[in-house]
Amino acid sequence: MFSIGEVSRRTGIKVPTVRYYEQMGLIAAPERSSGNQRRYDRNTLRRLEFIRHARELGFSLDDIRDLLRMSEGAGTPAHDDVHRIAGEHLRAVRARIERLKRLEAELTRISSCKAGTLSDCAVLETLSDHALCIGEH
Amino acid sequence: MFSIGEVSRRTGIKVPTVRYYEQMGLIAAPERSSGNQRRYDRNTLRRLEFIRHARELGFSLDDIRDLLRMSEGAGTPAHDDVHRIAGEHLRAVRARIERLKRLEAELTRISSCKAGTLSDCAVLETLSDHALCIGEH
DNA sequence: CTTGAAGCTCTAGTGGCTAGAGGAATTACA
DNA sequence: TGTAATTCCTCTAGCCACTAGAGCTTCAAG
Ligand SMILES: [Zn+2]
Ligand SMILES: [Zn+2]
Ligand SMILES: [Zn+2]
Ligand SMILES: [Zn+2]
Repeated sequence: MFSIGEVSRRTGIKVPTVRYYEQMGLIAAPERSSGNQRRYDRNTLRRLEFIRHARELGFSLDDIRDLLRMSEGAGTPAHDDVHRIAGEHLRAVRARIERLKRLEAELTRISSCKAGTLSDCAVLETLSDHALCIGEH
Repeated sequence: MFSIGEVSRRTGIKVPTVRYYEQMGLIAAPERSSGNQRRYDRNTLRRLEFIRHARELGFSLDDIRDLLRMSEGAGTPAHDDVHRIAGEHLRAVRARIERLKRLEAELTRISSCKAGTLSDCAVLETLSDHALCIGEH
């Protein structure tokens, strides 16, 4: 059995975040010591590692809750659902990349301003007027 | 003089957001009608257009506050400061793109799972174990 | 047995809004 | 001028995924 600090060290998830995940229903309320401190088993440790990795890959806590439920083999059409969640997330990630690339192009362009004074600065001029932009965002 | 709804229509910023910007000190508290309703002048309209465009380009409200102060020609070394803010933001955008690209590579890889069952699903296996990943994130 | 680290609960703050309640003002039209 | 529809007001609370801090209790090492 592991204390919450031990769990935190092993998973890399901060102590308050572990408690937050419990509150959010991602992990069950663990057993307690005689003095009311949380004591975790190895299963919960694995579950938290899953959560951490899924978070690193950008999944929302809602998605992770669903993925965990499926990985426990709850429903029958679960494999499709897993891929639906992953696919939607991938599409969202790609959309964010596209948006950020447009921002990057615009910011790169305006940052190349060679003016010495504020009144001719391309940054401020462009911020004042989207018509000076090369594309949408 | 424009009502807050008129301002909202002209700038594309929602009414509660305009009030929020006032609360956050991005625009001054405007004049009021005899019945206590906000009445805006053209300067504020331009200011809000600046804010909107800067938000679309991903600047934080804190950055925008600084940029607005500089565009009014407050301090002397302002042009450098403008470029420092824009440059830092550009670097942050690039870092986010890099991170998202790594996520995308990983998500693309795991989504190509051809298994028919949950127990062999590459999505769940990879989420359980970062060692199955091709890179960092 | 003492001490310091680690744990507990609870509240509040982060950013950038958005939604809703409950009421007052304005505007359009008959 | 009456009235109904629309817009406006303030205030509070919610979103996501944490994070920080106060004030207290328990645990582990020496
Ligand atoms: Zn410049
Ligand atoms: Zn633009
Ligand atoms: Zn699969
Ligand atoms: Zn990984």
